[in-house]
Amino acid sequence: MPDSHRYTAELANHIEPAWQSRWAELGIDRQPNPGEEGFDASKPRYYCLDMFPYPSGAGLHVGHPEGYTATDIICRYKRMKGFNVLHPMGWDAFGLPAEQYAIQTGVHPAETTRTAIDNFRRQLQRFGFCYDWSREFGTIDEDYYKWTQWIFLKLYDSWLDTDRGDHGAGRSIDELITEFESGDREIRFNPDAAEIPTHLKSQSYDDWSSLDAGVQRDIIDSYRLAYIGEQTVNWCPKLGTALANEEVIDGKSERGGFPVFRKPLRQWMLRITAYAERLLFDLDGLDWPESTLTQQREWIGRSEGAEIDFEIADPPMGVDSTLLRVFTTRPDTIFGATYMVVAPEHPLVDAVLADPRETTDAAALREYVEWARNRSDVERLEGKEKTGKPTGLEAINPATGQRIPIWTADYVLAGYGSGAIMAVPAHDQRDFEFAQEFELPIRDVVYPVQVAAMAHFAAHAPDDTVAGDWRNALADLLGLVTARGSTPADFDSLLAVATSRRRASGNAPDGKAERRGAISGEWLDTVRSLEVETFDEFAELFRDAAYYEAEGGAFSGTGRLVNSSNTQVSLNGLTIPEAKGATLKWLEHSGVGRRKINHKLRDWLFSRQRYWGEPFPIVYDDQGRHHPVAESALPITLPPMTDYKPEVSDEPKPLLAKATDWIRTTAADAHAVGLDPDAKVTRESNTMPGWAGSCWYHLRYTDPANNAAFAGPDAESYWLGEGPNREPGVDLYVGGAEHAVLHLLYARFWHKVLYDLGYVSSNEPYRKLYHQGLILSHAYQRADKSLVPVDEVEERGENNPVETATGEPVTQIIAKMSKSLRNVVNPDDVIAEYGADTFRLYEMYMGPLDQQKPWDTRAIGGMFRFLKETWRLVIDEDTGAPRTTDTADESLKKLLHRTTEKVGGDIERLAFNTAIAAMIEFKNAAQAIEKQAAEKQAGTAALTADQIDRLMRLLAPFAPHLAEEVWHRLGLFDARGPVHTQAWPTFDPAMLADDEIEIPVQIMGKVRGRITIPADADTKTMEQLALADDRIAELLANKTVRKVIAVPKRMVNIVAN
RNA sequence: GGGCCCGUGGCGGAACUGGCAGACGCGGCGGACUUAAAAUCCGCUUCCCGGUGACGGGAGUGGGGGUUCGAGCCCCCCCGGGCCCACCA
Repeated sequence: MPDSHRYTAELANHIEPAWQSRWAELGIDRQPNPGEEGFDASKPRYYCLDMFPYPSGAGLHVGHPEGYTATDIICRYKRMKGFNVLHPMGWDAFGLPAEQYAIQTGVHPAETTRTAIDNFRRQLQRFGFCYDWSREFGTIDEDYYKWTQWIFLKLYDSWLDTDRGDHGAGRSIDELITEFESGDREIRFNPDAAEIPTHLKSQSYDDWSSLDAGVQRDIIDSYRLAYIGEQTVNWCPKLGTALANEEVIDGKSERGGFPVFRKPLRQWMLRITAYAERLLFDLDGLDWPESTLTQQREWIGRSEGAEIDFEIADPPMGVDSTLLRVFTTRPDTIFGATYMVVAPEHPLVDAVLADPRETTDAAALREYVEWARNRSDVERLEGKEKTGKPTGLEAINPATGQRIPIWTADYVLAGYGSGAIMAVPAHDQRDFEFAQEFELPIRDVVYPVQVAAMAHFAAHAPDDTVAGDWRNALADLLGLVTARGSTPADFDSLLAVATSRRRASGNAPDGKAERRGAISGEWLDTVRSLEVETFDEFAELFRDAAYYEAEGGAFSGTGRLVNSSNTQVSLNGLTIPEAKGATLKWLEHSGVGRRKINHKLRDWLFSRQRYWGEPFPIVYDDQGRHHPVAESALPITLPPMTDYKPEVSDEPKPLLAKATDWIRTTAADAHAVGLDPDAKVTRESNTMPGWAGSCWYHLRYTDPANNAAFAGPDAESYWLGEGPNREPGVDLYVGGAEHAVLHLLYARFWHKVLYDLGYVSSNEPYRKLYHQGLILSHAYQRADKSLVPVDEVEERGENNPVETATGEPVTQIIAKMSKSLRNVVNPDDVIAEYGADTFRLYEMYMGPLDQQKPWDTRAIGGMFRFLKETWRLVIDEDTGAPRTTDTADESLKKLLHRTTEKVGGDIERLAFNTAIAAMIEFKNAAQAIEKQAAEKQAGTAALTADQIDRLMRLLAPFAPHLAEEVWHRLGLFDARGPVHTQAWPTFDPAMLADDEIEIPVQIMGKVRGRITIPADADTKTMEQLALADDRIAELLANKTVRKVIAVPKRMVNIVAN
């Protein structure tokens, strides 16, 4: 114990670890499960989850404790409010960085990861976070990844039955086979399987038992949620692995920023696209940040349209089909399709290269296709100029009957739709640019009617009025009407508004405005010729017209169809929505096309060619067919290896393939299902991606030691299910916004599959989500925008930072913390200097939790002072004894009730900064009272023992150690136990309001005086009091009071002139 | 190019539903203590004008307009910044 009883860093660093061990001894953070000793079923549940960290060798960053302190405060508060609180922590420990570190150092990643975990745990525990450490686990623990593998087997053994529920439901593969056998289900390949060629999907088979076993197997595999697909993936040679779409940012790997190339590969895929609609529509019920919901919606990228089959005029040999299938959201423009484009990866391109037409420049085509296929994504993103080559093939436009050329171009993506489009250059900007580049024909089929209307107006307008004036007038009008929030019922009233407005402002010397009003009859005729009925429609037309005039190019606005008729259908004169309907009807009737919903979301590439991940519970027989491993044989552990270096190569070589003894085994040894025990098998040598472990950790926390299941049903349903006083899903999930699509989408997918299969009791894993903002740092920038490390800058005078070496002035900016800028803050250093309580308080006080904010080393002192002064208020610094008074100050009494209400309310809405501000205000008020008292009698305390008791309970979630120490010194720890197990203080609503309040009196909206009124004064009383005020009466002396607005408890406003 | 979010003192921010703009903290200035500095304590601190002064007047939440008795908050246009997506037919 330090000699003095002052609150110093030394004292904080003494009491904090001491209380941490005491709490651990008492087990106050242990939350029992239902059925366990000490579980109280009468309490409501609160499951509060932090995104678990990836334990890097660098240790904790200041960003980690931000979210963790926030959840710690909420959990302590909820616990004091009488909840059963589940607040766990663990480690997301498989992944690339550990492996790359292993490559550099030669130390096994398990070893470095365990060291990093120990360091992370020590750092987190030093903050005093109230995690239930008895539930801790890492994704690398064998008894954890055993269940990750188990879930993979469930995905492997499941399919999505699209007939169940609104958007399908997962079921077991056995049930599918039963339905095929019994004839209850049409026997065919999965029509939604992206990896199955179109011609196979259109077939159907009569009798299951008579089918060849290989065909049966292929059909079944096409339904599995985990399947092997050969498709174009993101190949990163530097990392030696393929990556998921979500892991590629701007054409570079998310980890490391290395270039990524597209490459066809045979890999494990998860059929997340089957759940696209569920993942989209279920977002509606979630309490998530709007930006994250939007990102997920956009990533899923639903679009409604049609698929249309174009006949290939003279198909090359060896094509699967003589039809070229396209997806379009604009089937109404089919008469405008003047050419077609297929992706360079499209099978038709290979077919034509093998069997070129007379018109094909095969050499040029081959060269282009190879160039396009091997182009890295970065290169692709750089130049968006259109490139392409004709295939020499032609297709027949089913609407016009015309032969149109088929091109290949890389602006058409292989992975979306069918990798082929009908190009309508008149109404799609990309097609327009391509058509211009290669001089392809453009055929207008949608006529923008407003262009005609404007031309009409220009023709009929008075000589000195041009269409531009008309447009300006309308622009004003749009603003006016929209601002009013009302929409004129018809255009006569619209016009009336316009006319009166023009007249009212018609003081222009040349009388021009007057004339504008006078042409209103013309407007009306023009507007009527547009045949629109609502104001919104009108506004849209106007904006489209303005765009069309300004931009040129393809017209994608509102209009009516022209040039669109054949012997079977005529779209002429129809609006776009009408034309879409008519086209679809005709397409479906003639069998050339049908309605189709497409998603941007692709299936999830699940194989990584790396070492440090979960092995797949899969083996291959000598035919190369995959077989699952028995559940009883899990976990499949990683073989020991010493060399983790990937070969930098264009061909993927899984690292585990080097472990030949492990790879080559027998069915019996591997516990493969359904194979002869002596059969030679090869283990899957890929590993799962880092995301696998984080997809279900929220489930494992509910029952982490369970050996019989990933979680026991009672524990799982209590913590995640719906109940009398609980809603389904994790009650609060806090973590970084960088996971908006990746982890959060994957975890939702797994959770939904497990829900469908009856293993979990909530449809969604995380009901409420919150993102903490990034903690940034200050940095300096030279005039040329280059950055200067902070230690190479000095302040010369006020707000005048200069670069030490050159003396050149630099500007202070806000940037991410980085080693190169030498502005990284190490949490251990801050704790040594101020203690954990100050650190916690500072990070919570910086600003709103979800906002990014710069770290300001100087400002930490403010929070340290707050704690120090609070301490001094209640503890005698000479003796260390509590300082109390017997008589409570009236105003402080009230303020404490108000503070109690404010702090509780602010915690509920995660506004910790204002909660702390309220406590500082209370401290300031108490200090002022103490000073007053000291003038009469030295050494007088401000607070009663009861008030300190309450104050410490308020402070406990924020500064748990200081609160406990004061609590202890008051003798309350011995009498009632730790402050953290006490009830949250209550407040008396009667104490919140004053009897009398001071309110402002305004004249014409400006504050001119103040009056004191009874708090419950009605508007009449307030008005009388206001008018009776001397100063107000004086100011109103020569004025007539027109109106008085009095708002109870707020203000009085007098309208007078 | 598209979407989402945000612009408030020297700085971080507060103002929860349209009702006293700038709570609280940092920094700064002045003072006390000290040989001195640090630490600590006290006072002031949006800007401009007037007054020795308690005070009075004016402007003010990126800019312009609108709605309202009243706008940081609602509506329209513009400017600036951030994040995400990006040839998805």
